[in-house]
Amino acid sequence: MESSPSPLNPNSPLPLYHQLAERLLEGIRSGDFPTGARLPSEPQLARAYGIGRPTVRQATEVLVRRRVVERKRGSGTFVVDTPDGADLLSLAGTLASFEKGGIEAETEMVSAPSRLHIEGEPENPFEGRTAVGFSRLSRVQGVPVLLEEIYADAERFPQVEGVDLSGRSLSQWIEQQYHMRPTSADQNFRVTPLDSSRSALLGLSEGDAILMVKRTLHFEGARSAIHAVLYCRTDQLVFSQTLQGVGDE
Amino acid sequence: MESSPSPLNPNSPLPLYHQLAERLLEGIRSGDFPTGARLPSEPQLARAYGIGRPTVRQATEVLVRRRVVERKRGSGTFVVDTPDGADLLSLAGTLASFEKGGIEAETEMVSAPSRLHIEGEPENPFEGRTAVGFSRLSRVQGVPVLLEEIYADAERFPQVEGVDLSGRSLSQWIEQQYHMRPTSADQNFRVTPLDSSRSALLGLSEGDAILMVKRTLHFEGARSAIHAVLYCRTDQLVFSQTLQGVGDE
DNA sequence: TCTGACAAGTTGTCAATACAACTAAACCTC
DNA sequence: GAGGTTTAGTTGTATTGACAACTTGTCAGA
Repeated sequence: MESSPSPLNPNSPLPLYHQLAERLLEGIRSGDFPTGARLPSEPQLARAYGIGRPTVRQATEVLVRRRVVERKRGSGTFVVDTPDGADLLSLAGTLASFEKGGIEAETEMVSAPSRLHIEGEPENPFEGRTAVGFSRLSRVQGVPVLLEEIYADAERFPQVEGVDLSGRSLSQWIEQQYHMRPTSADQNFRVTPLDSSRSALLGLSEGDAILMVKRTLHFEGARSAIHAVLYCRTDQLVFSQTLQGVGDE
Repeated sequence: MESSPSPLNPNSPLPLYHQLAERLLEGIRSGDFPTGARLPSEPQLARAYGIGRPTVRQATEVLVRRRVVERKRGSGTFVVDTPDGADLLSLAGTLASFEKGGIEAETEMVSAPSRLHIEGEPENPFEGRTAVGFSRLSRVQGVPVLLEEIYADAERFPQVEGVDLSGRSLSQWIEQQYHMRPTSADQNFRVTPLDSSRSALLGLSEGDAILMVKRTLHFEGARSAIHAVLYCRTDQLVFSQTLQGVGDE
C-alpha cells in the first residue's frame, strides 16, 4: 500500500465504515486491487486510516455482503471475480443489466410517462389508484427482445412524468433523485399468449407464447413503489439471473 | 420477556451470536414473537443472556440479513411480515418452497438417482463428465405443475445415488449431510416447446410452450455443484420469486 | 531435499465503554 | 383536549483491548 492515504472525514454524515467501504471499492474499480488481489490487512487499514479494527471489519463486511470481496481466516481479504452476463431478472433494473452484461440494446419509448388510473389489474399494486405509467421496447441488433410496461407510485415519485427514460434505468434515476435503492423485489413468471398490440411490438404473431414477468420493487420506506410487467423474447436473448444466498455465511 | 432464559453454551462450536440468533428465530417461529412484535431490546438481551451488546447486535444482524426482523433506531427491533407464496425460483430448493408456501404438492420420482455421463448439453456444468442425475414430477391437487431434471456432482456428493428424494429438498439433504448451503445460483429462463416424453409427464401436448429454467447452484467450496432443469406449468401455479437487495442497507 | 516446529502474521469472536441520534411515553401548561 | 417539553428508553457508531483459530513463511535437523 502506498504512503498514508487521505484521511476519512469524521464530520461526514456518512459513517466512517461506509466511507472506508467506498474507498476500497474505488480502489477495486480503478484497478488498484484487481481480481484475486489481497487487500491490505485489517490491522494495516486500521493504522492507515486511524480507525479501529472493528470499524474496518464493518467496512469490509459491506463489501463481503456485496460479493465484491471474500475473507479467508488466516490468509486475508481478497477481491472476488465478478460474474459476467446480463442479469436481467435480478434486482438491478433491466437497462442497467444490459449495460452490465455488455449488451448493446436500443430502447425506445412506446408510451411516455403519464398518469394512469389502474383498474382491473389485481396484481398491480396500484390497482384502484393512480400511477405514472409508461412502456418501452428494447432491441438487440435490431430485434425486439423486451417490452416493459412500468408503473411508478405517482405520489412517491411525481417527477417521473417529466423524465426521458428511454435510455436509462428507472431504479438508477430514483437512486439519483431520491437517494433510495430497491431493497427487494417480488416477481412471478408466466408463459402467456400475446395479444395483437404487444405481439406487433415484439415482432411476433398474436397468440404466440411469451415469458411474462410481473415484478414489484420495494424501496426503503416505499414498499411496492414500482411495478413492471416484462414480456421477454427468450428465443432471442438469454434471460439470466444470479441469486445470492441470504443467510449468514 | 419471561424469567431468565436458559443460558447460551460458551463451549459450543457455534459462536454465541449464532446461538442467540437461533434462539430468537425459534421464538419467532414458535409464535412467542409474532409478526409486528418487538423483540426484547439489545440491552435486555445482553443482560438476559449474559453477553455483550455488540454480540447481541451481531445476532440480530443475522436476522436482519435474513429479513426476519428489522431494526428501527429509537424504537426497537421488530418481527417482519414474512411474505407468503411459493418462492419456487429463489435460492431455496423447489420442494422447500412448496412447504414454505403452504402448498401441498406430491412429488414422485420419474427416474431414480443414477450415474449419467453428460454429453451434448453445453449449459450443463457437468458436460463431458459424470453426474448423478434423476428427475421428479410434482403435482398440486393431482395436476402436474413441475418437472425437474437434476444433476449433482458425483464426486462431491457420491451418496446422492442412494437417497430417496421424492419428498425432500436436495439442498436440505446436502445441508444435513455435508453441512453446506447454497451461497448463490445462476439461472436462466426460456419459453420452449415440449418434446413428447416431457409433455406426457406434464399433461400437455407435444410442442406446447413451457417455461424452462436452467439453474446452477453454487455451494461454499463447491461451485456449480448442482444443475437443475425445471419445466414449469405456469398456467397451473404461480411461480413467484422474492429477490433481496445485496447492497448494504 | 524433505519434514516438522515455530514465529509472525491474518481473520473471527467477544467484551466493556462511550456518545450520538432517534423514538415514544409521560407530564405540564394553556 | 391539544401542544410542547422532558425524560427514559431505544438503536447506531466507534473505540480499545484481548484471545482463538487459522495460514504462511522461515529455519533447523534428519
